[in-house]
Amino acid sequence: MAQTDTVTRILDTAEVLFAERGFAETSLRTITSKARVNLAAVNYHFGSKKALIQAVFARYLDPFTVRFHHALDELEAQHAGGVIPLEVLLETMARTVLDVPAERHSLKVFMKLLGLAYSQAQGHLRRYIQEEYGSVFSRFTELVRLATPDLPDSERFWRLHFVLGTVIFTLSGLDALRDIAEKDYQEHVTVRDLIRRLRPVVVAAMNAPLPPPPMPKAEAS
Amino acid sequence: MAQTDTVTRILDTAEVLFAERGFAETSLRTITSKARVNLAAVNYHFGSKKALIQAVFARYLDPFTVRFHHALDELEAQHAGGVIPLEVLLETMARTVLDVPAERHSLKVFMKLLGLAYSQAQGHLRRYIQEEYGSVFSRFTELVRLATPDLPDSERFWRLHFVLGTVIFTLSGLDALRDIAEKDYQEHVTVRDLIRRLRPVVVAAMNAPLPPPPMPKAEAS
DNA sequence: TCCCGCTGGAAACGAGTGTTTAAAACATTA
DNA sequence: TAATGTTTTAAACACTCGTTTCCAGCGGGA
Repeated sequence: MAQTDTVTRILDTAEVLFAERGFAETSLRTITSKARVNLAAVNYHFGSKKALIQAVFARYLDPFTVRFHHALDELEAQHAGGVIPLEVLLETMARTVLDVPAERHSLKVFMKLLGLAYSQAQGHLRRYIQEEYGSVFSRFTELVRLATPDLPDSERFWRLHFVLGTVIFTLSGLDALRDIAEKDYQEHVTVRDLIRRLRPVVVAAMNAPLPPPPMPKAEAS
Repeated sequence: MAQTDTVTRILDTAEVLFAERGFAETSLRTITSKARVNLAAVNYHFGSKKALIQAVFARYLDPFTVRFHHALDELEAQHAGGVIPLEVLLETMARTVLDVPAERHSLKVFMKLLGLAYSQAQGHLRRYIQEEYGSVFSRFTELVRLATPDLPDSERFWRLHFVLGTVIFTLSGLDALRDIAEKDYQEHVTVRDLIRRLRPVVVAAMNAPLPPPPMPKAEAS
């Protein structure tokens, strides 16, 4: 009990501080003092700051991957043999992303962390996520491939990252944007509200007409 | 000549290091040693590290804003009195963004910096950019408003940030994505190539059907 | 009772940070 | 040439950082 308490208190404190300020800008002393835990506890329980960062992600991504795999299992069973429509796939992913952090505090923290993982250099984090959780994403993209047979492979690859960028960028920068939106339009925006607005945009983006073929340079390449 | 040389050498070195590793992860000693300049030169010429970061941005954003204002002036003159089509507005913005860093090294650095500015906490940077360059963006959004009269104001606000997220996210993470894309699809992707793919997606996203009205909660709010 | 493997706590370590200082070198003008 | 203002230099300052060390307290097994 005592051990668990210290570990989770570190994780709880670290994840919100990381989300607010970034990894390099958050010192272990800030974390441990705000968590009312000894400074050495981080290195004792996690080994290093890098390992702590990865543990913070694992606490979100591990439940996410098992839930997402289960959800895809059900989907494949329902549409046995046939293709799963794109809207259903996107909807399932959105629901899973929403469900995981709902148990804990906030989706906001999770999204901000994802945004940081992509933008902060932090090479080790990117590698860790890629190696540890790349398989779920591969399974998902394969299902998307079946759902959009008319899209060239490379085009689908890029469009998936386009919409990934939209979602992560918007949801991770939500606080700042919400301030502007509330001031200008007097409406309070929730995360679920944003997802509602995101849905038709994402679908339209995936189904957009193909771009014109690249114009070859006049000179030699 | 000597002063200019030192200042620009610092800026040239700093911008690529910042883009590669982030702001907090790049020390002044790394910058000055790689630029073969004395450590104190940064504080002498710029005053502080924060000021250096802002100067790096100003060197891109200052030319961008004057070019963009000029481009919008021409557009308004051509469509005197009438509305400028959305595609033309987006096209003009894309062209301006492409033109500015073309003179120097790379659009890649500029995009990566923009991505960092949004994701890294670095509150001072966000404020600086907002206060210094917010007016061009306001002018642009007003023109977009005229071009999309059927879109509710708040919906247009969010969609603009959706596509902003797509562009910045994709172009700032280009290197990592390009590695995957080249391995999987054996095609080398240039920035101009990405913009070509981005165009129809962005247009489709802006023109997507409106989302269903928010479902009021069953219970009281 | 002694011993043992864990966990918590205070202090220190060494490295690295941004910034400042004061003197030297340079360039410019009188 | 001499004096002036500007730029460069090396050294130090005052921290903060992640990590390590060493010891006190705790539990249960022999």
